[in-house]
Amino acid sequence: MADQTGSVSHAIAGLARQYRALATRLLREAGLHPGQELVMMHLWDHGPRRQTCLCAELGADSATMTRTVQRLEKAGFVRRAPDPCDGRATLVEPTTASHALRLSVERSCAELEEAATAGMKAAERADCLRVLGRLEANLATRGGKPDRD
Amino acid sequence: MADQTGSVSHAIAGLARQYRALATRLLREAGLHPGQELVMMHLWDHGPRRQTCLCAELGADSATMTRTVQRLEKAGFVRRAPDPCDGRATLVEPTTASHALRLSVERSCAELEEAATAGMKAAERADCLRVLGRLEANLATRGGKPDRD
DNA sequence: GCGGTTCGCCTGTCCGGACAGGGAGGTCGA
DNA sequence: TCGACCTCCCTGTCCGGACAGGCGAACCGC
Repeated sequence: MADQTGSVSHAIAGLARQYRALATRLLREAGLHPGQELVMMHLWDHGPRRQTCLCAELGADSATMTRTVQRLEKAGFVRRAPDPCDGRATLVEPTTASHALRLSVERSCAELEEAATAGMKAAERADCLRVLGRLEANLATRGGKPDRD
Repeated sequence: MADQTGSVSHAIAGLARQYRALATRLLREAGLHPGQELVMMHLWDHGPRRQTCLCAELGADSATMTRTVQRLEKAGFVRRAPDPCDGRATLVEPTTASHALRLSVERSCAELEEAATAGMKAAERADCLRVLGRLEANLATRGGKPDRD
Protein backbone atom coordinates (compact mmCIF):
# COMPACT_ATOMS: atom_id res chain seq x y z
CA MET A 1 0.00 0.00 0.00
CA ALA A 2 2.78 2.38 -0.83
CA ASP A 3 0.20 4.45 -2.64
CA GLN A 4 0.94 8.08 -2.18
CA THR A 5 0.95 10.63 -4.97
CA GLY A 6 -0.35 9.71 -8.35
CA SER A 7 -2.56 7.00 -7.01
CA VAL A 8 -4.76 6.75 -10.03
CA SER A 9 -1.83 6.81 -12.45
CA HIS A 10 -0.11 4.22 -10.35
CA ALA A 11 -3.20 2.07 -10.35
CA ILE A 12 -3.56 2.34 -14.09
CA ALA A 13 0.05 1.36 -14.66
CA GLY A 14 -0.26 -1.60 -12.34
CA LEU A 15 -3.50 -2.71 -13.89
CA ALA A 16 -1.98 -2.43 -17.35
CA ARG A 17 0.87 -4.72 -16.39
CA GLN A 18 -1.33 -7.30 -14.78
CA TYR A 19 -3.63 -7.20 -17.72
CA ARG A 20 -0.86 -7.60 -20.22
CA ALA A 21 0.70 -10.42 -18.27
CA LEU A 22 -2.47 -12.43 -18.11
CA ALA A 23 -3.42 -11.63 -21.68
CA THR A 24 -0.02 -12.85 -22.81
CA ARG A 25 -0.53 -16.09 -20.98
CA LEU A 26 -4.06 -16.75 -22.12
CA LEU A 27 -3.56 -15.76 -25.72
CA ARG A 28 -0.47 -17.87 -25.96
CA GLU A 29 -2.69 -20.92 -25.92
CA ALA A 30 -4.48 -19.49 -28.91
CA GLY A 31 -1.22 -18.75 -30.68
CA LEU A 32 -1.52 -15.00 -30.61
CA HIS A 33 0.10 -12.13 -28.79
CA PRO A 34 -1.78 -9.36 -27.00
CA GLY A 35 -3.00 -6.82 -29.48
CA GLN A 36 -3.24 -9.29 -32.32
CA GLU A 37 -6.45 -10.69 -30.97
CA LEU A 38 -8.07 -7.28 -31.26
CA VAL A 39 -7.17 -7.17 -34.92
CA MET A 40 -8.42 -10.67 -35.60
CA MET A 41 -11.66 -10.17 -33.74
CA HIS A 42 -12.25 -6.97 -35.61
CA LEU A 43 -11.61 -8.60 -38.95
CA TRP A 44 -13.81 -11.56 -38.15
CA ASP A 45 -16.60 -9.26 -37.12
CA HIS A 46 -16.35 -6.63 -39.77
CA GLY A 47 -14.62 -8.24 -42.71
CA PRO A 48 -11.74 -6.90 -44.80
CA ARG A 49 -10.38 -3.59 -43.70
CA ARG A 50 -7.70 -1.19 -44.71
CA GLN A 51 -4.92 -0.78 -42.24
CA THR A 52 -5.94 2.80 -41.75
CA CYS A 53 -9.39 1.67 -40.71
CA LEU A 54 -7.93 -0.82 -38.31
CA CYS A 55 -5.74 1.85 -36.80
CA ALA A 56 -8.60 4.25 -36.37
CA GLU A 57 -11.09 1.71 -35.14
CA LEU A 58 -8.71 0.04 -32.73
CA GLY A 59 -6.89 3.16 -31.67
CA ALA A 60 -3.52 1.83 -32.66
CA ASP A 61 -0.39 3.37 -34.08
CA SER A 62 0.06 2.86 -37.81
CA ALA A 63 3.59 1.59 -37.41
CA THR A 64 2.44 -0.92 -34.84
CA MET A 65 -0.40 -1.98 -37.10
CA THR A 66 1.95 -2.50 -40.01
CA ARG A 67 4.10 -4.88 -38.06
CA THR A 68 1.22 -6.60 -36.34
CA VAL A 69 -0.42 -7.29 -39.67
CA GLN A 70 2.87 -8.48 -41.11
CA ARG A 71 3.24 -10.97 -38.29
CA LEU A 72 -0.32 -12.14 -38.60
CA GLU A 73 0.27 -12.58 -42.30
CA LYS A 74 3.43 -14.56 -41.73
CA ALA A 75 1.53 -16.70 -39.28
CA GLY A 76 -1.08 -17.31 -41.95
CA PHE A 77 -3.98 -15.65 -40.17
CA VAL A 78 -4.57 -12.74 -42.49
CA ARG A 79 -4.04 -12.05 -46.14
CA ARG A 80 -3.14 -8.69 -47.60
CA ALA A 81 -4.14 -7.44 -50.99
CA PRO A 82 -3.86 -4.08 -52.65
CA ASP A 83 -7.07 -2.12 -52.56
CA PRO A 84 -8.38 -1.95 -56.16
CA CYS A 85 -9.95 1.40 -55.42
CA ASP A 86 -6.83 2.97 -53.98
CA GLY A 87 -3.35 1.96 -54.95
CA ARG A 88 -1.91 3.24 -51.69
CA ALA A 89 -4.10 1.17 -49.47
CA THR A 90 -3.79 -2.39 -48.33
CA LEU A 91 -6.81 -4.54 -47.64
CA VAL A 92 -6.43 -6.92 -44.75
CA GLU A 93 -8.70 -9.89 -44.49
CA PRO A 94 -8.80 -12.99 -42.34
CA THR A 95 -7.83 -16.21 -44.06
CA THR A 96 -10.13 -19.17 -44.04
CA ALA A 97 -7.52 -20.94 -41.96
CA SER A 98 -7.88 -18.25 -39.36
CA HIS A 99 -11.44 -19.25 -38.62
CA ALA A 100 -10.10 -22.30 -36.87
CA LEU A 101 -8.59 -19.91 -34.37
CA ARG A 102 -11.70 -17.99 -33.69
CA LEU A 103 -13.14 -20.23 -31.06
CA SER A 104 -9.98 -20.50 -29.04
CA VAL A 105 -9.33 -16.80 -29.31
CA GLU A 106 -12.83 -16.03 -28.19
CA ARG A 107 -12.45 -18.45 -25.35
CA SER A 108 -9.22 -16.79 -24.27
CA CYS A 109 -10.85 -13.39 -24.41
CA ALA A 110 -13.77 -14.67 -22.41
CA GLU A 111 -11.42 -16.10 -19.82
CA LEU A 112 -9.60 -12.81 -19.61
CA GLU A 113 -12.87 -11.01 -19.13
CA GLU A 114 -13.87 -13.55 -16.55
CA ALA A 115 -10.63 -13.13 -14.67
CA ALA A 116 -10.95 -9.36 -14.63
CA THR A 117 -14.54 -9.28 -13.50
CA ALA A 118 -14.49 -12.31 -11.24
CA GLY A 119 -16.99 -12.04 -8.45
CA MET A 120 -18.60 -8.89 -9.78
CA LYS A 121 -22.25 -8.30 -10.16
CA ALA A 122 -23.64 -6.76 -13.30
CA ALA A 123 -23.81 -3.35 -11.69
CA GLU A 124 -20.16 -3.54 -10.75
CA ARG A 125 -19.13 -4.47 -14.26
CA ALA A 126 -21.05 -1.53 -15.55
CA ASP A 127 -19.21 0.54 -13.00
CA CYS A 128 -15.93 -0.74 -14.34
CA LEU A 129 -16.85 0.13 -17.86
CA ARG A 130 -17.94 3.57 -16.86
CA VAL A 131 -14.77 4.28 -14.92
CA LEU A 132 -12.44 2.83 -17.54
CA GLY A 133 -14.22 4.67 -20.29
CA ARG A 134 -14.09 7.91 -18.40
CA LEU A 135 -10.39 7.58 -17.71
CA GLU A 136 -9.61 6.69 -21.27
CA ALA A 137 -11.65 9.57 -22.59
CA ASN A 138 -9.93 11.94 -20.22
CA LEU A 139 -6.50 10.79 -21.29
CA ALA A 140 -7.43 10.81 -24.95
CA THR A 141 -8.67 14.37 -24.70
CA ARG A 142 -5.36 15.40 -23.29
CA GLY A 143 -3.08 13.17 -25.31
CA GLY A 144 -4.90 12.73 -28.57
CA LYS A 145 -4.47 16.28 -29.69
CA PRO A 146 -1.01 17.57 -28.95
CA ASP A 147 -1.70 20.51 -31.20
CA ARG A 148 -2.37 22.61 -28.17
CA ASP A 149 -0.21 23.61 -25.28
CA MET B 1 -19.33 0.98 -30.94
CA ALA B 2 -17.26 -2.09 -31.57
CA ASP B 3 -17.74 -3.03 -27.97
CA GLN B 4 -19.29 -6.41 -27.73
CA THR B 5 -17.55 -9.29 -26.08
CA GLY B 6 -14.79 -8.58 -23.66
CA SER B 7 -15.89 -5.07 -23.04
CA VAL B 8 -13.95 -4.70 -19.85
CA SER B 9 -10.83 -6.26 -21.36
CA HIS B 10 -11.19 -4.00 -24.33
CA ALA B 11 -11.58 -1.00 -22.10
CA ILE B 12 -8.51 -1.93 -20.10
CA ALA B 13 -6.42 -2.37 -23.24
CA GLY B 14 -7.59 0.96 -24.60
CA LEU B 15 -6.98 2.73 -21.35
CA ALA B 16 -3.52 1.20 -21.13
CA ARG B 17 -2.61 2.56 -24.53
CA GLN B 18 -3.91 6.02 -23.86
CA TYR B 19 -2.18 6.04 -20.53
CA ARG B 20 1.11 4.94 -21.99
CA ALA B 21 0.89 7.43 -24.80
CA LEU B 22 0.31 10.37 -22.53
CA ALA B 23 2.83 9.17 -19.97
CA THR B 24 5.43 8.92 -22.73
CA ARG B 25 4.73 12.45 -23.77
CA LEU B 26 4.70 13.99 -20.32
CA LEU B 27 7.70 12.14 -18.98
CA ARG B 28 9.71 12.97 -22.02
CA GLU B 29 9.91 16.53 -20.77
CA ALA B 30 11.42 15.18 -17.58
CA GLY B 31 13.87 13.02 -19.50
CA LEU B 32 12.42 9.68 -18.47
CA HIS B 33 10.45 6.90 -20.06
CA PRO B 34 7.29 5.40 -18.62
CA GLY B 35 8.18 2.93 -15.92
CA GLN B 36 11.41 4.65 -15.00
CA GLU B 37 9.56 7.29 -13.07
CA LEU B 38 8.09 4.63 -10.81
CA VAL B 39 11.57 3.42 -9.96
CA MET B 40 12.90 6.89 -9.32
CA MET B 41 9.96 7.93 -7.19
CA HIS B 42 10.29 4.79 -5.17
CA LEU B 43 13.98 5.34 -4.62
CA TRP B 44 13.50 8.97 -3.68
CA ASP B 45 10.84 8.02 -1.21
CA HIS B 46 12.34 4.94 0.31
CA GLY B 47 16.07 5.20 -0.24
CA PRO B 48 18.46 2.55 -1.56
CA ARG B 49 16.85 -0.70 -2.55
CA ARG B 50 17.88 -4.03 -3.91
CA GLN B 51 16.58 -4.80 -7.33
CA THR B 52 14.57 -7.63 -5.92
CA CYS B 53 12.81 -5.22 -3.60
CA LEU B 54 12.09 -2.88 -6.47
CA CYS B 55 10.65 -5.73 -8.48
CA ALA B 56 8.44 -6.88 -5.64
CA GLU B 57 7.34 -3.44 -4.55
CA LEU B 58 6.66 -2.18 -8.03
CA GLY B 59 5.33 -5.41 -9.42
CA ALA B 60 7.83 -5.54 -12.22
CA ASP B 61 9.65 -8.31 -13.99
CA SER B 62 13.26 -8.81 -12.87
CA ALA B 63 14.59 -8.74 -16.40
CA THR B 64 12.78 -5.50 -17.06
CA MET B 65 14.10 -4.07 -13.82
CA THR B 66 17.65 -5.02 -14.72
CA ARG B 67 17.50 -3.12 -17.96
CA THR B 68 15.58 -0.20 -16.56
CA VAL B 69 18.14 0.24 -13.80
CA GLN B 70 20.94 -0.09 -16.31
CA ARG B 71 19.48 2.70 -18.38
CA LEU B 72 18.89 4.89 -15.38
CA GLU B 73 22.48 4.26 -14.36
CA LYS B 74 23.76 5.13 -17.80
CA ALA B 75 21.68 8.29 -17.67
CA GLY B 76 23.29 9.14 -14.35
CA PHE B 77 20.14 8.98 -12.24
CA VAL B 78 20.98 5.99 -10.10
CA ARG B 79 24.12 4.36 -8.80
CA ARG B 80 24.55 0.65 -8.23
CA ALA B 81 26.73 -0.93 -5.60
CA PRO B 82 27.11 -4.48 -4.38
CA ASP B 83 25.23 -5.19 -1.21
CA PRO B 84 27.83 -5.71 1.54
CA CYS B 85 25.47 -8.09 3.29
CA ASP B 86 24.79 -10.28 0.28
CA GLY B 87 27.19 -10.76 -2.56
CA ARG B 88 24.41 -11.67 -4.94
CA ALA B 89 22.46 -8.52 -4.46
CA THR B 90 22.81 -5.08 -5.99
CA LEU B 91 21.87 -1.95 -4.13
CA VAL B 92 20.31 0.76 -6.23
CA GLU B 93 20.28 4.31 -4.99
CA PRO B 94 19.42 7.65 -6.51
CA THR B 95 22.36 9.90 -7.30
CA THR B 96 22.52 13.40 -5.93
CA ALA B 97 22.24 14.60 -9.49
CA SER B 98 18.92 12.83 -9.77
CA HIS B 99 17.35 15.10 -7.19
CA ALA B 100 17.35 17.84 -9.76
CA LEU B 101 14.89 15.72 -11.67
CA ARG B 102 12.54 15.14 -8.85
CA LEU B 103 10.50 18.26 -9.22
CA SER B 104 9.94 17.91 -12.91
CA VAL B 105 9.15 14.22 -12.59
CA GLU B 106 6.67 14.95 -9.85
CA ARG B 107 5.16 17.66 -11.95
CA SER B 108 4.79 15.29 -14.88
CA CYS B 109 3.19 12.69 -12.66
CA ALA B 110 0.85 15.26 -11.26
CA GLU B 111 -0.09 16.36 -14.74
CA LEU B 112 -0.75 12.79 -15.70
CA GLU B 113 -2.90 12.33 -12.66
CA GLU B 114 -4.65 15.56 -13.45
CA ALA B 115 -5.31 14.51 -17.01
CA ALA B 116 -6.73 11.17 -15.94
CA THR B 117 -9.00 12.54 -13.28
CA ALA B 118 -9.94 15.78 -14.94
CA GLY B 119 -13.33 16.97 -13.90
CA MET B 120 -13.79 14.35 -11.23
CA LYS B 121 -14.93 14.96 -7.74
CA ALA B 122 -13.16 13.32 -4.85
CA ALA B 123 -15.77 10.62 -4.65
CA GLU B 124 -15.27 9.77 -8.28
CA ARG B 125 -11.53 9.51 -7.87
CA ALA B 126 -12.04 7.17 -4.99
CA ASP B 127 -14.33 5.22 -7.25
CA CYS B 128 -11.59 5.00 -9.83
CA LEU B 129 -9.11 3.74 -7.32
CA ARG B 130 -11.52 1.16 -6.05
CA VAL B 131 -12.37 -0.13 -9.50
CA LEU B 132 -8.78 -0.15 -10.73
CA GLY B 133 -7.59 -1.84 -7.58
CA ARG B 134 -10.29 -4.43 -7.81
CA LEU B 135 -9.50 -5.23 -11.42
CA GLU B 136 -5.80 -5.43 -10.75
CA ALA B 137 -6.33 -7.69 -7.76
CA ASN B 138 -8.59 -9.93 -9.79
CA LEU B 139 -6.08 -10.24 -12.58
CA ALA B 140 -3.21 -10.75 -10.18
CA THR B 141 -5.04 -13.54 -8.42
CA ARG B 142 -5.48 -15.25 -11.70
CA GLY B 143 -2.19 -14.47 -13.31
CA GLY B 144 0.23 -14.10 -10.43
CA LYS B 145 0.15 -17.71 -9.53
CA PRO B 146 -0.23 -19.64 -12.74
CA ASP B 147 0.56 -22.91 -11.09
CA ARG B 148 0.33 -23.02 -7.38
CA ASP B 149 -0.68 -25.96 -5.26
C1' DG C 1 34.08 -29.19 3.98
C1' DC C 2 30.78 -30.60 0.24
C1' DG C 3 27.05 -31.04 -2.83
C1' DG C 4 22.33 -29.69 -3.97
C1' DT C 5 19.05 -26.16 -3.87
C1' DT C 6 17.54 -21.58 -3.82
C1' DC C 7 18.25 -16.71 -4.73
C1' DG C 8 19.72 -12.56 -7.37
C1' DC C 9 20.95 -10.87 -11.41
C1' DC C 10 22.07 -10.81 -16.44
C1' DT C 11 21.31 -11.84 -21.41
C1' DG C 12 18.85 -13.14 -25.52
C1' DT C 13 14.65 -13.02 -27.94
C1' DC C 14 10.12 -11.80 -29.08
C1' DC C 15 6.32 -8.73 -28.80
C1' DG C 16 3.47 -4.08 -28.61
C1' DG C 17 3.80 0.91 -28.41
C1' DA C 18 5.61 5.44 -29.73
C1' DC C 19 8.14 8.65 -32.68
C1' DA C 20 10.69 10.19 -36.88
C1' DG C 21 11.42 9.90 -41.57
C1' DG C 22 10.76 8.36 -46.22
C1' DG C 23 8.60 6.79 -50.52
C1' DA C 24 4.88 5.56 -53.70
C1' DG C 25 0.25 6.51 -54.91
C1' DG C 26 -3.84 9.80 -55.06
C1' DT C 27 -6.02 14.61 -55.14
C1' DC C 28 -6.77 19.05 -56.28
C1' DG C 29 -5.99 23.51 -58.00
C1' DA C 30 -3.36 26.63 -60.96
C1' DT D 1 -1.03 19.12 -67.80
C1' DC D 2 1.72 19.72 -63.98
C1' DG D 3 3.22 20.51 -59.48
C1' DA D 4 2.12 21.03 -54.50
C1' DC D 5 -0.04 18.59 -51.11
C1' DC D 6 -2.03 14.82 -48.67
C1' DT D 7 -2.71 9.92 -47.69
C1' DC D 8 -1.26 5.33 -46.72
C1' DC D 9 2.10 2.45 -45.71
C1' DC D 10 6.85 0.98 -44.52
C1' DT D 11 11.27 1.09 -41.92
C1' DG D 12 14.44 2.26 -38.27
C1' DT D 13 15.05 3.11 -33.51
C1' DC D 14 14.10 3.29 -28.78
C1' DC D 15 11.53 1.83 -24.87
C1' DG D 16 8.85 -1.46 -21.42
C1' DG D 17 7.09 -6.06 -20.72
C1' DA D 18 7.29 -11.11 -20.78
C1' DC D 19 9.63 -15.58 -21.04
C1' DA D 20 13.56 -18.86 -21.16
C1' DG D 21 18.08 -19.84 -20.05
C1' DG D 22 22.34 -19.26 -17.66
C1' DC D 23 25.78 -18.04 -14.13
C1' DG D 24 27.58 -17.09 -9.71
C1' DA D 25 26.75 -16.37 -4.88
C1' DA D 26 24.50 -17.71 -0.71
C1' DC D 27 22.23 -21.10 2.03
C1' DC D 28 21.23 -25.67 4.00
C1' DG D 29 21.75 -30.44 5.22
C1' DC D 30 25.03 -33.79 5.67
